[in-house]
Amino acid sequence: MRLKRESPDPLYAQLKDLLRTEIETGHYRVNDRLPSERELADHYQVSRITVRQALLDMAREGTVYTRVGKGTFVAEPKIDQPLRAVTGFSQDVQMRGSRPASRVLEARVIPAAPDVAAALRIVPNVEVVLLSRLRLADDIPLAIETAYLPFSLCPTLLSHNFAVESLYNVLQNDLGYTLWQAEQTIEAGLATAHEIDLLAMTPPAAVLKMVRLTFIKDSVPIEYVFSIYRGDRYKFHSTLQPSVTGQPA
Amino acid sequence: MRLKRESPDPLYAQLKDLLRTEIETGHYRVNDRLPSERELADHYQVSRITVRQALLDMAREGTVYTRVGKGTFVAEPKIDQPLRAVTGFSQDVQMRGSRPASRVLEARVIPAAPDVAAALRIVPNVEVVLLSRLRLADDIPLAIETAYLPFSLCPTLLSHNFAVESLYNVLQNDLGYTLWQAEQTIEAGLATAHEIDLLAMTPPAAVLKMVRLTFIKDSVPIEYVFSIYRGDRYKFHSTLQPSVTGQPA
DNA sequence: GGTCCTAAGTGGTCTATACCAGTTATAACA
DNA sequence: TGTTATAACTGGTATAGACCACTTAGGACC
Repeated sequence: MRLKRESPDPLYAQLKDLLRTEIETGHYRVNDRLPSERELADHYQVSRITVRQALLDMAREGTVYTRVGKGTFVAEPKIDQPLRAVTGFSQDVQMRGSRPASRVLEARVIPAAPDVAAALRIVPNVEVVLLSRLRLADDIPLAIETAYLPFSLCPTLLSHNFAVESLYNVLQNDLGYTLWQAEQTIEAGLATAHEIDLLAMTPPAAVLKMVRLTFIKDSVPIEYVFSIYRGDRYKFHSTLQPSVTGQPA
Repeated sequence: MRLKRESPDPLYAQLKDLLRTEIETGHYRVNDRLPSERELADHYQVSRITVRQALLDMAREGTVYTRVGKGTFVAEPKIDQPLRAVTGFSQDVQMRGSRPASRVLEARVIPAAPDVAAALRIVPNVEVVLLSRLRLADDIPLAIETAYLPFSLCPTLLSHNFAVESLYNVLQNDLGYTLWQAEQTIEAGLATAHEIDLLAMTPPAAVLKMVRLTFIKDSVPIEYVFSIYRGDRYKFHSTLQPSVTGQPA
């Protein structure tokens, strides 16, 4: 297995993919020690800095952990993507071993309300795409998601069937956008009667309310989404790092 | 202003502190462009890699953002520490511009229940320190925090007054522990009658429930804490990165 | 067999340098 | 004056090498 020097992907990224695949396919198991940086550099004919960059990224992602004088080890798998990476609902649910499904509640072009316009940095009443879905895991309602996207950035969006397609996939693969970053808040609240009905809950019921603003390159907002998750069936996981990166808190 | 070569702190960490201070004291404002990497390397008499490491860390922390061909810019301040860094309650509240306070509900040594023992990786019924506090912001109850810590790791802990002292400060500064990492889950739930009473809420009421396991070096768990936050007064903020670090998602 | 010391190995930090793709300013030309 | 090409600048990637502190294995000595 070699790294492709002519590939547009940086060598360190290729090495990450390689090592990640080896871990995922069971060649290394949790707490197994990986070859040393110098061994990997030798084996893949790259410099040690290139190996370090790959391993540092993987350590930051939680895939491996490093110990001075001992080596680099495979970390326990962690399911914390909802709080660290721009991922969609389907990916989250699959990662938890469930089968995702969706039902479109509403999909149309509307004039942007002032709060939506402000978030998306457009003029009020400019057209936005409204996409509202009920999200299910193993056929059980889990979340309601209401997304607003600037019509000018994705005029063909509603030609897709979002009962079966992933919004993020379409934005990235069909429309060629690169999702760059997102801002997100999470809070708790009581479910409205409408939400209780849709999510098949018993009142009174608590829900996690999430608001996310997703950006493409150059900090252009492309999606403003409100999500309501059942409090009894959904929780967020995260790994916290030291307060000062590179040094323990 | 120079970097101290004899300091035990790495040069890149010192440079981060320096630049962060300059940003915080208003020398640079949001969206101001920082000097180029080559200029900073010249000015501080370090190699460019050292500058890059400082800036990369700061970009990852959200303090700055970089644009190929244009430079490095000061980012909008973000309050997302609760989800990315091991920080305590007081720090969070202060960061939001409020005055934190605490009231100790319970502080004693007890035998560890099985779930607590399992989390802290100790034998059931071994002694743990129980520290339960009502947390307030601007004199308004905001959260209930119940922490369990292995007695063997901090036998003198309860000699401190946690109505005024920060647990994390004591662990780090008095007992010399380095908080390394934490695992955390967040979910929504309905408040119990006891919680409603303590937090002065009106039933029915939704709360954010957080469970955190904090580690010191070598993945040794030192704190297992259950927190209940008022849903109407507390929300978590986070910045999400691309799914694949170093490349947009 | 136990203890201590040294050498070899580990990750972490740093210098010096080079090349690439993207951006911007400047110079040349119509 | 407007357009185009080029040079200088930007961050991103990579090589080669060196030194540091920590860890571990092996050898010498008791």
